[in-house]
Amino acid sequence: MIVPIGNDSEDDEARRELGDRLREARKYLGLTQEEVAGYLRIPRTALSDIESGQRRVEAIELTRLARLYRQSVGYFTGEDEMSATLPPDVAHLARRVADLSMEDREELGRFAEYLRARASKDTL
Amino acid sequence: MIVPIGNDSEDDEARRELGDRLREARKYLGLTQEEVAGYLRIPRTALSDIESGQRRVEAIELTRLARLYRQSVGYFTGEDEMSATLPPDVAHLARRVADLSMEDREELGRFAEYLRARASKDTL
DNA sequence: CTTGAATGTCGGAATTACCAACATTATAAT
DNA sequence: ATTATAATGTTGGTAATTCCGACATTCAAG
Repeated sequence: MIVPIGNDSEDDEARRELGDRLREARKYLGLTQEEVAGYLRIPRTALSDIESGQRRVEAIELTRLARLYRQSVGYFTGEDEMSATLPPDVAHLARRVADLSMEDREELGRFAEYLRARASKDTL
Repeated sequence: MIVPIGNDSEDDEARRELGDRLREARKYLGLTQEEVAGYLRIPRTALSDIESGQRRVEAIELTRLARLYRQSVGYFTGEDEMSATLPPDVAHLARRVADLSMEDREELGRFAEYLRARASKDTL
């Protein structure tokens, strides 16, 4: 079984960090809560709560905020660059995979999954 | 004043697309809704609703799903950047390859070569 | 076809967001 | 420093959404 992630206090902290980044980005652009809230069509007080980590941010809301603030969504979620960037040798393999058929890609994918499972049993 | 974005039906559409991508990623890894929901600590029925676009996805939930599925959050939100360079399924495969050992990568590379050779035999 | 697993769907309970009004803080000008 | 105004924070009641459990349907293998 996959080991669960995130207790309540971890959620709170993640929301605070997200809210901090959103507030910083807004102020950097010199926008008010009212302007941004109007753009998103949500109450201004909701944005206030978001920026202080007291209200959940929907994925779609975050997507639109990222566009407005001209940043990647990954920046706000604290996605580390490594998880989005490919290691060089992996990129090389990916290039050769690119001209395989869909079926072969799937078969290769299953084989990769098998290797992964063989290497680490239960590390998610 | 900033011109608002997103009416209700656009929200629904965006949620459907997000749900589709999440479902596809889960099935690609061969995981069940129950496993993923347990990992996220949300009801299974909630994941069912998410994948059909009937429930909002919190930004934090999406972040963790992206980690579990080994994709960037931007991929699920439809952010187009690196996606243009590599087909999504290839990028997906590459990311899963990334945490294989050196030996396993070589083994996977040989298998890819084998698939390539097998495919070209049919077209020559 | 039958079985068991996986997924979908429903109503009512629990949680969360919204809203309006007011309170506090920040900023700028005099 | 004081005032005026904008910006932001807070609160309580209500509306909306999510959760939960039970059951229905679909899917895959035998």
